[in-house]
Amino acid sequence: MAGVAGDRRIVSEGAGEPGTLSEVAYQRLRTDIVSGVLGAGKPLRLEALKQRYGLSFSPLREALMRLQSERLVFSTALRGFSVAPLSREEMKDATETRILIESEALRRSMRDGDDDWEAGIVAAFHALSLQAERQLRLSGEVDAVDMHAMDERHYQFHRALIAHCRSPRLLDLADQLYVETQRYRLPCLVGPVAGTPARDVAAEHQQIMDAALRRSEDAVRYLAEHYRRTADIIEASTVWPSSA
Amino acid sequence: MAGVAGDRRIVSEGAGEPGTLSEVAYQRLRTDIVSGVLGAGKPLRLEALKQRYGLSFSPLREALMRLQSERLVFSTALRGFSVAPLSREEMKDATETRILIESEALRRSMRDGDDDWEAGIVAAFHALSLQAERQLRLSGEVDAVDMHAMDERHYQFHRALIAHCRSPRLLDLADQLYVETQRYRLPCLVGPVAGTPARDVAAEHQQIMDAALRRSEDAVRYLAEHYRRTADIIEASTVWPSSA
DNA sequence: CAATAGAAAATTTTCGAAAGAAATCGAATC
DNA sequence: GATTCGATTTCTTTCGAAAATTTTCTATTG
Repeated sequence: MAGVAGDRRIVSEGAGEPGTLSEVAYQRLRTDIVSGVLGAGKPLRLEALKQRYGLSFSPLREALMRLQSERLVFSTALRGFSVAPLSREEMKDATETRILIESEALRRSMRDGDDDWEAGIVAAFHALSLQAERQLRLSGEVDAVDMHAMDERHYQFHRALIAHCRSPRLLDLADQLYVETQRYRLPCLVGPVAGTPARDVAAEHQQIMDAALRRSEDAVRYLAEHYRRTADIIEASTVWPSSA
Repeated sequence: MAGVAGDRRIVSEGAGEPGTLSEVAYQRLRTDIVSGVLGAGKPLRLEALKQRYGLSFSPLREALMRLQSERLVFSTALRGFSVAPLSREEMKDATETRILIESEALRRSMRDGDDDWEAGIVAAFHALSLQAERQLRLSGEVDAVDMHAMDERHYQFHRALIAHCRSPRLLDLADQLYVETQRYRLPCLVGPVAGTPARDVAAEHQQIMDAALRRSEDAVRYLAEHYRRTADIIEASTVWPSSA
């Protein structure tokens, strides 16, 4: 019943979170940056954004400020904002930092994880498998919606692994690094890249899960390998700007 | 020559960085939160801040948004901002996360560090020692200026240790966690706390430095101990809100 | 022809007022 | 006496215009 035409509320009430236009701006900008709609390195002119999202300066600037803290947006003093550029170095740094954070979070989860933690992993793995299978059957015909669903399941699985680490900071950092690396991952999700060794991602996930459930340090190793493998494939199959 | 009366420029030009009022708001708010001038948990009323800093809503909100990403400020949708509360749990989480980040950064620095890296550490250690000695001579008479100088030297030393890690993310995170933990540290810097074992901080620093220079994994251990010891002292000597 | 200064345009940044939402208070009701 | 509803007040949030700054363009000079 919310969001009727002529609704002049700041945001629709039925929706889960938003609450403010600043939040809306943040969400939409982030989505558009991560998905590549707003190209890496491109300047973000306030007037253009105002047009594009139908918002005014204040909420946009607030959102950009936040995105700057999260390394998705770059800005210089009186020269405005731009989409943070992509580069090999940044991707490697993001990947290795993610491995550092998630390894620790996984270790702690394995140390203290209870039945609910285990159940969460199994459930997330199952949902991910179903989605992956569906995708495989429709191979070639993966639209943006499927891709997004897949990515969400993927996120949920990795999140479930570290969910019991009891550190709000590690979880936040993992989320942030997930988003950052997604920028590099998404362009590669369009399909298997020619010239790269066939990869059984499902098997990798299974391996990580099994090791995690038997509380084996192997889980940490497998997880790191999993992320590094992805990073290697991306590095090989991306056309990088200039020589960076 | 900059900053004459009647100057209507956004900021004085001679100064190093500021550039915008948003930046000024960020710096001043951060200082006042870390130093405790703005008490933990207290609501941050926009009107009051406007008064206090002589700025208007926009730059203040932008700064608050940024500080929120850095966990110094808390906010709920349409209910405004407040200073992030202090708690045992948060301090422990910040400390352990800092150890995780700086351990990795120190390892990498030790692996790849060159002559300049070593020289930087020695220089920072020396400057820190001089300041510490001076402080010791004036014992009892440490004013806010001295305390700030000491803290800056301390920061520089720990920064020098990890300076060569080659990861912008690790360095940023270390900086952020340094600021976060400073909130807990500063109230304790007023003087040695009664009932705690006498502590030779200078010796601890020396130990870390020596181990780092001979590229020994001991450095990582000593560093972690150094931080945990500080955290323990703070935990013991702080009056924590309610039971949290 | 390159280089430079100065004016015009484009853009970011800031402000103060207006709009919107939550908290407060008080009267009427059960 | 406690409670709910509604009006009032307080506060946050948003807007659009004004101020400040950078960038672009052009004419001028060496």
